Amino acid sequence: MKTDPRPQTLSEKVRDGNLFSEQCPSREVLKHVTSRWGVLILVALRDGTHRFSDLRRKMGGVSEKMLSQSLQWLEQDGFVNRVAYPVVPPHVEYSLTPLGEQVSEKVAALADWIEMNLPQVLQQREVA
Amino acid sequence: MKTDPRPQTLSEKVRDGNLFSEQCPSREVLKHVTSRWGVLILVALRDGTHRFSDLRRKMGGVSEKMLSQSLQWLEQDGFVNRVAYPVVPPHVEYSLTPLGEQVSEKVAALADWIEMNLPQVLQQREVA
DNA sequence: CTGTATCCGCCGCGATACTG
DNA sequence: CAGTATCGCGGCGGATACAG
Repeated sequence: MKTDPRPQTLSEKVRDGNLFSEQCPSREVLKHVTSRWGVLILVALRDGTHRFSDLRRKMGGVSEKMLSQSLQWLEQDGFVNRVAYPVVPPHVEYSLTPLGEQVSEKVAALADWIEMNLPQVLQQREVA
Repeated sequence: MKTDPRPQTLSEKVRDGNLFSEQCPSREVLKHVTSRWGVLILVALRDGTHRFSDLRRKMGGVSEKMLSQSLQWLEQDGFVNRVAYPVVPPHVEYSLTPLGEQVSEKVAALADWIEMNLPQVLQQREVA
């Protein structure tokens, strides 16, 4: 008989997230990453550092408030790096962290697929 | 000199979507696919056909209304197949279409990444 | 069992004004 | 330029009731 069935510590049990569990914090991360503007931010930052107003101009229809809030979410999750230069007028640069580059890769793959396959989807809608 | 520079028809220009364009319909598709329950539906259906109540039980915290609505969005976009058997009690089965399997692959890749890397993210939050 | 219909509270989000 | 603070509305989404 086996003696050490590896009691599986608590830290091992909760090591990974489970999106199907209602209280799992991974739900919140998903929310930030897949949020309306979060997706576009992560994709936009893939080709390098951007300033606040650059992002705002690039992304159609985002308000200052929501852009700021979305950036803060992604920053707190460790996906986005914020660097403020203490000059006048203010100058702030946003970029992807190593962790952020990983998620953005997945997000961009999804975004690209949608852009590429939009015709098929629109065609499906007409049929339906 | 070349004679036929391929005038590039309108249909070619707008063939693909552009998520950074405010009015582009790809925004709506993205919204459906990355919606709170849309993500979980697409991931859940990857391991085969599910009934309505199966999905509801599997996904923590979704109301009937929102599950039904999310399924209809994905159905109209051609990602999900709905088959109703005219029996009592009613029996309805949901599954992925070929198109749906493609998006779900991208979505699942993102979802998996988040679940796998949740510890790093939570650690980043503490530092911040 | 698998939905639809209706009501309604809450807050996400935009608009505006103001600050460093 | 890069935000924060505040207000107010619309609509998302939950709860409930009801239908096939």
